[in-house]
Amino acid sequence: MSSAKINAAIDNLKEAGVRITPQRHAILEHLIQSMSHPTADEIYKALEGKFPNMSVATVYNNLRVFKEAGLVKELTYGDSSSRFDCVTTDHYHIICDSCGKIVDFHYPGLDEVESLAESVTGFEVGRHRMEIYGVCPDCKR
Amino acid sequence: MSSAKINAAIDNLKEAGVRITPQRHAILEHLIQSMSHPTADEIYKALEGKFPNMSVATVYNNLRVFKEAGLVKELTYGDSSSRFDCVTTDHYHIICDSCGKIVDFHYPGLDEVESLAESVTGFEVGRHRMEIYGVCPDCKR
DNA sequence: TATTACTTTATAATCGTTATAATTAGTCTA
DNA sequence: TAGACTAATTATAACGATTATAAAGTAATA
Repeated sequence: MSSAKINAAIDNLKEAGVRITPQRHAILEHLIQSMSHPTADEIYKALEGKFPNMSVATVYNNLRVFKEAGLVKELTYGDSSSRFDCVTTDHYHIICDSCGKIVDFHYPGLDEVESLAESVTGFEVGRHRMEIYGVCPDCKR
Repeated sequence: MSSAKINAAIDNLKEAGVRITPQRHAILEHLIQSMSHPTADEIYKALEGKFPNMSVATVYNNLRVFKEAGLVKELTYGDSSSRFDCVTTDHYHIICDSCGKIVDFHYPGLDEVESLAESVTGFEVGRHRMEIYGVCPDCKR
């Protein structure tokens, strides 16, 4: 059940001293339950029914709050707007070039690449990102 | 000499039926010679002296032309504006969290990851991107 | 030379995101 | 519980990157 995830996320926020407002609850719930990776605007539109007066700024503000709490990751791909993804376990994404669908893809972290990069460039490496692109089964028809 | 690279790029464009205007030459030259990965605005500003009347639109238009010709790649990271990178050989990037510097980093392609992704997700995989983040030697002080 | 297609320019429009100020709601303490 | 303080939300405006449009210029072709 995803309600367990939601509760866990909320406890997480409470411990970080973040107030749980109805809007925050709804945004978080939407992020966890929609298995997609919505844009801020998509979240805004999805919650229009429940919160007719909610401002876009609220969505952005709270996505930032969640990001700072480590609950949400912002995905910046080529298209115009960022997408937001609930952090559960570490995973990568595979993205359909045709319809834009984003699917999670689990793979052991590329630690080896990180350590090589560190030694070659002299950087102190913190993290990496990787995405794979292709055509999804639906679009292949 | 990077002039050889420039000539090769120009031949490439000519073959594709793209006219070489002074502006296009300058933009290409700047992209090849500056070892950085400039934004459209940085290119625009860098060429202000030589082309006082050039429009930002020209920069964007031609970056798109170069992209379509396969000469240039657009890099979309978290920050507000895209960066553009001359395609030479395949390489990855390592990015400084502190100053934003982007350094090339060569590593054999992650073919294994691609093929695993393909079998797990059913996608037909075309390509992938990866970036590494950390703190560069200068910023470590 | 006349015609045509392509480029550049200047400018305005668009769109995602952020900043601001006012209002509202929540929390805390006396 | 009242009053004071803090944080969150709202509405709106501002911003900045990018794109669209229309006019003018430039090169290519017949």
